[in-house]
Amino acid sequence: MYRAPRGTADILPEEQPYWRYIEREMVNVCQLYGYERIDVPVFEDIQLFTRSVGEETDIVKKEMYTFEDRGGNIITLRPEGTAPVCRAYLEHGLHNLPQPVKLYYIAAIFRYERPQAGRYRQHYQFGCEAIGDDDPALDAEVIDMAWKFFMSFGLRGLSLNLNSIGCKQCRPQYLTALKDYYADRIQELCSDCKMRLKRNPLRLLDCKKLLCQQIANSAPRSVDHLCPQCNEHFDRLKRYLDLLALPCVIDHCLVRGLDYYTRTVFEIQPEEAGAQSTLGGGGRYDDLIEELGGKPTPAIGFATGIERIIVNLKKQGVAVPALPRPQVFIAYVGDEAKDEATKLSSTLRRNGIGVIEALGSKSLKAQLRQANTLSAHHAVIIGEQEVKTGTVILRDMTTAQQKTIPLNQLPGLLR
RNA sequence: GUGAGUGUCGCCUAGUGGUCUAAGGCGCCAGGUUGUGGCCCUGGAGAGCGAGGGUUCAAAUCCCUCCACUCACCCCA
Repeated sequence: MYRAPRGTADILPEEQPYWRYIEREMVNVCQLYGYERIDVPVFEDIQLFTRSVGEETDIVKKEMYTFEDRGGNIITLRPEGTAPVCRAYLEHGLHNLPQPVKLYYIAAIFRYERPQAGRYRQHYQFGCEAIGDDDPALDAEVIDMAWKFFMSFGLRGLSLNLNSIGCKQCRPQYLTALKDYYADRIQELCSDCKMRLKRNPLRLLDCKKLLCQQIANSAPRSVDHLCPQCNEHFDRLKRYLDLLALPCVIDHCLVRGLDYYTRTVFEIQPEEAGAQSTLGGGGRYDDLIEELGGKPTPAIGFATGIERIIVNLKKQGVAVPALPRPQVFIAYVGDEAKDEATKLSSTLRRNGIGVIEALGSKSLKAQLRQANTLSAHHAVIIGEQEVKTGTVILRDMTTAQQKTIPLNQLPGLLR
């Protein structure tokens, strides 16, 4: 028997209300902030990701689904959404539009990892990107919008963490300070952190091991090493966030896993931080567009994992609205009645009334049982009597009241 | 990639070497008289116990290998 590939999942009808609810809230919020939808391909040239995400990141080193197609092109299933959107921005000359260009997407993301709670090989992310402006008010707006999402879903008890990791001017000095600090403590570090010190020193700061965390807490802070421009940017951002009264907490150990981030980084986490706790995160990537071959273009974005939102909605017991279904069930007795039922179903649907017609030649009892299971509001029953008289029995399934009515009155009564 | 746990009908679960050619609940299907649901009653379909190999007179029950799932690490949404 075939099974869905490891780390993938079927989203069955009973799960769909969560997905449609989240999608709807997202679209609403995006419209409030002036974001427009973009859909980008599921796969891209591998280099788009190796260039942008960073050769040393786990995503590029071990998590990409990459293959050679029949034309000899090296293709990668997108492991994140920002780079493809930036590619589209450049490819279609969107810099000719009023800046910033605000785009959002809801897209499947692919990462070859060992699955666990809240982590899949194919998962779905909502993401938004505001490309073409470096005003810290835009940072504040993106963070505000991210926060609004989770509030609109009805999630509570979330924390909003913020940091600034500087730009390519001031980051090198900071990294030097960081490495100097850690060099003295190298023997106290876990084996992973020893590697990080060489490969990706920023990541030293968010090691989960208790001892490493203690060391990280007293490490030099990126915000103390910002250049004047970055410092002013961060100060102004904090002021805007105050104005918006967002419950923001500065986390000096917050860094993000992708290389392209500059200046502002932020994350949103649920109260009870489980293992895969991050609900969403984002930040500025002021160098990325240039890195991909465009003119220097500042930008900021945010992404969130839809599966993780659903996990939290369930954990918090948030009720989501049911999806609409046909409320009318049509039952029949006899072949002539079945002909009538078939015609009637079509007529009702043409009038915008959702209908489920019985099939086969089941007993009326069985048909009504099905109507009940489907929780139809009304059953329409057609038998030999009704065919002869051009009528129909309309039965209210909640009150069990029923009456015979002329066929042509039915659409009006059901509407 | 590493570590731990789990694996019996669609779902949940009983069964820990021999009346297990596997039991129950939910769900599903059908009946309970003649054209009518939900409650109740009755019956039915549905697994050979993740897969393969061993041990044994005998295995769902013990051992081995593999696979899958779950959780955790790495990392991230």
